[in-house]
Amino acid sequence: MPKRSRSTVKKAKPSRNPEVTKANILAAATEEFAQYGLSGARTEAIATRSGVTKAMLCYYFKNKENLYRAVLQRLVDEINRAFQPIDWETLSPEQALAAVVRNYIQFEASNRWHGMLWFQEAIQNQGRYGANTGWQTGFQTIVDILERGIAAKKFRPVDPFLTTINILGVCSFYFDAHENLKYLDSSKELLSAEMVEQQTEIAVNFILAGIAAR
Amino acid sequence: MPKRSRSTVKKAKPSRNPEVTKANILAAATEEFAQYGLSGARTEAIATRSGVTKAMLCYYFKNKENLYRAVLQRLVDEINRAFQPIDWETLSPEQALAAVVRNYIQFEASNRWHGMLWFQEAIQNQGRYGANTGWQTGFQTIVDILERGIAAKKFRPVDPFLTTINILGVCSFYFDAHENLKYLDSSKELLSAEMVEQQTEIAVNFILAGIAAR
DNA sequence: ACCTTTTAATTAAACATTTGTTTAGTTAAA
DNA sequence: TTTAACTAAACAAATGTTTAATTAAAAGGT
Repeated sequence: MPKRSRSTVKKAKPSRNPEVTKANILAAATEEFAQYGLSGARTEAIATRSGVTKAMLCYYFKNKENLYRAVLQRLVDEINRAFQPIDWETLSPEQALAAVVRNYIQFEASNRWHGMLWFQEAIQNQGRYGANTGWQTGFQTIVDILERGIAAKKFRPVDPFLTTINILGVCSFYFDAHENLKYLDSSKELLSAEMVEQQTEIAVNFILAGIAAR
Repeated sequence: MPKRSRSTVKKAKPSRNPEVTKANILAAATEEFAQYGLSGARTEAIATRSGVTKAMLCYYFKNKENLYRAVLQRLVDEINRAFQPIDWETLSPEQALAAVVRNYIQFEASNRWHGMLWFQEAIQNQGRYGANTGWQTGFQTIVDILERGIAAKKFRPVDPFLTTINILGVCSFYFDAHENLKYLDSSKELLSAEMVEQQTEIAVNFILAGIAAR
C-alpha cells in the first residue's frame, strides 16, 4: 500500500479551545478533501493532520459528509470575500480585465486547495454538495467585462462565454496542475513568489493580446 | 452515504475471452481511477462497471495498485501514439502551433479521462506511479515551436516555458473542468461535437493572437 | 482565596461496515 | 478430460461512527 503525503498543517497540541480546534480540523480537512475528494478522504488522516482524535470530528461536525459541507461552505465565503474590493466600472475594459486576472491569480496562489477542491467535488460528486458556487462569482464578472470591451471595440468580437472559460483556464491551470507541471523543469519552484509574479505578468499579457482588437 | 455516479462503460456479459475481459476491466478502471484516484477508487465499483467479479481484477492484474499501473501505462502509450502524425518542421510556426493545439484538443475531447487521471495521480501520489510521462511529449513539442517562432520574429519574445503552460491550460481546462463549467450555462452541452468544434477555433485564435508579434 | 461541583473538551477503545484480497469451487471451451 | 475463465463466499485489514471514561477549565458557594 502506498504511503500518503505529509501535511503542511502544523499539528497543534490540544488547545481545549473549541474555535481553535474546529479551525484546525477544517484546515486539515480542506487539504485532505482537496487531495482525495469526499469518498477518498480518510477521517483518520484528517484527525492526524489536525492533531486530534477521530472522535473529535464527529463531536464538532457530526460526520464526514457534514465536515465536507462545512469545508465547502467556508471556501465559498472566502472567494466571495476575495472578489469584493475592485470597483470594475471606473476602469477601462483592459484595466478591469487585467485587474480581475491579477486578483484571481493572487487568490489561486494563496488558496492552493481551492481549485483542487471544486475539481474533486465536480468529478466525484457532480457538484451535489455545493452546486459549484465557487466559480460563479468570478465567471460573471469576466463575462461582463468582455461584453463591455467588445461593445467599445476594444476587444475582438469573441464569444464571451467560451473566452471566459479560456481566461479562467490560463489563471487556474498553472496552480491546479502544478503538481504535474513541476516534473517538466525541476529547477523551477513554481509556487515561489518570484515565479508567481512572473506567471502573473505573462498571463495578463497573453490574455489581453489574445482578445485585443487590432 | 452519497451514491456514486453511474458508469458510461457498457456492462458486457462474461465473454470468456481474456483479452476482451482485460480490456473491459481496464476501461472501467480508467474511469474509476480518473474520478477517485488510486486510494479513492473502489475495486467493487470497477468490477461492477466492467461486469465481472472483484476476483477477476486480482486474477488478471494481481491487485489494485498493479491495475492502476496498467491503466497509466496504457494512457502513456495512447498519448504517445496520438502525437506521432504531424510533421512539424515543414509547417510555419503559426501553422505548427495551430496544428498541435487542434491535435491536443482533439485528444482531450476523445479521451475524457486522460487529464483527470494525471491530475489525480499528481495530487494524490505526487507522480510516484508514472513520473507524469503523460505531459512531457506534448510539452516539449510546443516549447520547440515557440522557440522557432520567436527566432523567426513571428511570435513575441515570450517565455517559452510559462507560455507553453498557458497554452496547455487553454487546451485542457475546458475538458478537465467541464464538470464544473456545465453549471454556468446549463443550456450548453459542452462535450457535444459542435461545442468542441467551436471551442477549438476560439482556442486556436486566442492562443495565436496571444503570442503573435505585432 | 480555597474547595467542591458542574460543564465541556478530549481521548481510548469498541463497534459495525466497508473494502482489498484469497480460497475453493463451478462453468464452459478446447 | 483437461485447461482456463469465471464466480461466490470467506477473510483479514481498514475505515466511519459511537460509547464510555478522562481531563481540564469554569462556576459557585463558603
